[in-house]
Amino acid sequence: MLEDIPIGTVAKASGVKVPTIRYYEQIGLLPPPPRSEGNRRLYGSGDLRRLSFIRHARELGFEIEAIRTLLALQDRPGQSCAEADAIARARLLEVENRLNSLNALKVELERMLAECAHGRIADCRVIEVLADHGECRVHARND
Amino acid sequence: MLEDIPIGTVAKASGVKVPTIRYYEQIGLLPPPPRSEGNRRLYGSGDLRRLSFIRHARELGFEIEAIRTLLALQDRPGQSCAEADAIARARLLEVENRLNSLNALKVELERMLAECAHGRIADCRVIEVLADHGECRVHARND
DNA sequence: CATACATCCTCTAGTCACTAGAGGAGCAAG
DNA sequence: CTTGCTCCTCTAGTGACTAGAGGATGTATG
Repeated sequence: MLEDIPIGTVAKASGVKVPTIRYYEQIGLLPPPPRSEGNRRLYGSGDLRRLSFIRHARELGFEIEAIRTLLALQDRPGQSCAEADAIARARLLEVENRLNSLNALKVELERMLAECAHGRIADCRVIEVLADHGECRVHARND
Repeated sequence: MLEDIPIGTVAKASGVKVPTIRYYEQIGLLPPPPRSEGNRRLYGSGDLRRLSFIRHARELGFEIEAIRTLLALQDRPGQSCAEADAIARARLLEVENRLNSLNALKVELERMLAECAHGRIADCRVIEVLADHGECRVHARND
């Protein structure tokens, strides 16, 4: 169990930038860590995992508030089953919606690339594919 | 060929909100349209196409600057498609990464729900599912 | 031990891509 | 002709950072 990791190291290891870590502390997403004699933040491996999780969740498009509820699942292990169930169920719905959207987007991008294989713009239907697409299945709102 | 479409209609048809259309004009993503006697913006079907394109591109995760280059490529036809292709290819990679992570999260949430259904307080591994994923540093920064 | 230099601290302000609201003008229907 | 909708411009606010100023601390080398 690593302890007393300075903010720069934890930033490099987690992929979250130093000012962003301080920002997360400010908005209460990351608990304020203990400080050294000289007032520097000292993190542990738990913080590192939490930060990695936050980064992935952000990259997946979850808003901070959604991440907060996800972390609440982890932070309050003794909470009632019903409560955890409700949170997990809501997040699962969101995850499934995003999966649907992303799958549609993937198909779209693959089609774009397939039709754009090394031609001139005149032969490239990238723009048409995206513009002409009046009633697409990508309309799934995801927020 | 529809012409003289008011902003609200074009907003509904393209799926881009009215203030966002004005914002796109302000940042030069959409050319300023002609105005009516009473100073209202009058759009044509070309603008509608352009707006639909922008919306789809935004949904695909393209940043405004990437969309600007895509539109610039379209406005100067006969040039190489390589730049647009590269942008689309990068987005496809990102979408595939997100799909993998989201699937992992979905499996974990489903596992928790299944345990809850059996009256057990699930020990939450949500963080581990997304945190212990250290070898994906590849897509940490790609803009 | 001194000094250079990286890393850290707090604080304020800026960025991106919108979004909301104030305050007012235009237009179509009853 | 008035009600009510859409539109106009403008300013300010939002979320989630990101950059920079100005200063303290920690560490590696002469």
